[in-house]
Amino acid sequence: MPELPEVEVSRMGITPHVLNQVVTKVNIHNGSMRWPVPDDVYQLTGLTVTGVERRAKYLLLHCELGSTILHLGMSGNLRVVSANEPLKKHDHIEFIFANGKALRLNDPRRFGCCLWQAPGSVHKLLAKLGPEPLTDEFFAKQVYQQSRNKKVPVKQFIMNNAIVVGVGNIYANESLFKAGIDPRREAGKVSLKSFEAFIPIIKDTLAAAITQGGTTLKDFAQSDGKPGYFAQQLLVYGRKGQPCLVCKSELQEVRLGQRSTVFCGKCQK
DNA sequence: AAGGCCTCCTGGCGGC
DNA sequence: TGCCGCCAGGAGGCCT
Repeated sequence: MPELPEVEVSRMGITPHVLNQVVTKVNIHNGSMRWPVPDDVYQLTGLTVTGVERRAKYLLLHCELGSTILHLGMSGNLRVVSANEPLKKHDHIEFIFANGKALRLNDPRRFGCCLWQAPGSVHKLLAKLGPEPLTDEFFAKQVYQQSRNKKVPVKQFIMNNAIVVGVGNIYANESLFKAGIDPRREAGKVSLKSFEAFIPIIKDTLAAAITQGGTTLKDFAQSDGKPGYFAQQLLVYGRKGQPCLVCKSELQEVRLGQRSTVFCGKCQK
């Protein structure tokens, strides 16, 4: 799925269509998502969406009586279409608005979720998240301190949502390559100097991906259906066996935490 | 406590 | 064409 840039692109795409709009109907066509979709979500009916927020890879639709939390999982996608347009396969949840538009969550694998958060509370799943990567709350010195004595490979460390949110498999691979850090290296053995190079690279990589509308992989599309363009500039992800774009040596692949990890054994130490 | 592994689910692709 | 195994953007939860 969508990594953070794709979620942010989705947020920007849907906001003008749903912000300050009245929800006239909530349809749960298949509530069997990662967790059962709670009936609380029907409370949105008749209310106005007062804000559309992203926290990590979660999207929150705020209204007076609470917030609807959406997560796109691995294969989720949000589209805004005319409410009379026929449903597509895997359109599981939809919010119909007074302006005649429908916001539809399509998710073939159903690893995504739709949850409810009462006003003034923070949902359990959002309570223990680390800092947003594109803010000043995410900085090298703190990450360095948190990493001391950690034996976990640095790639898994940086993908841990308690350290920083929103760094998924693609951008972890890409950022480690650009920073010249071997993904297998123990997090506790990465120097402060390396983190001082690495963290800004993560920020730049995510920011660039947002600017370009996210990474198009398989079925990802922006909420208007147009593809993102970042995939055209992936340096290592999906390039196992191909030459490193810097030194020409063959890119290697290993599995870390069950996730495909591609890197250059020569450029990344 | 930290780290490793499994799980949810559908679909696309490569190999035979 | 068809069938089979493998792989996929996430991440909570359970086990050791």
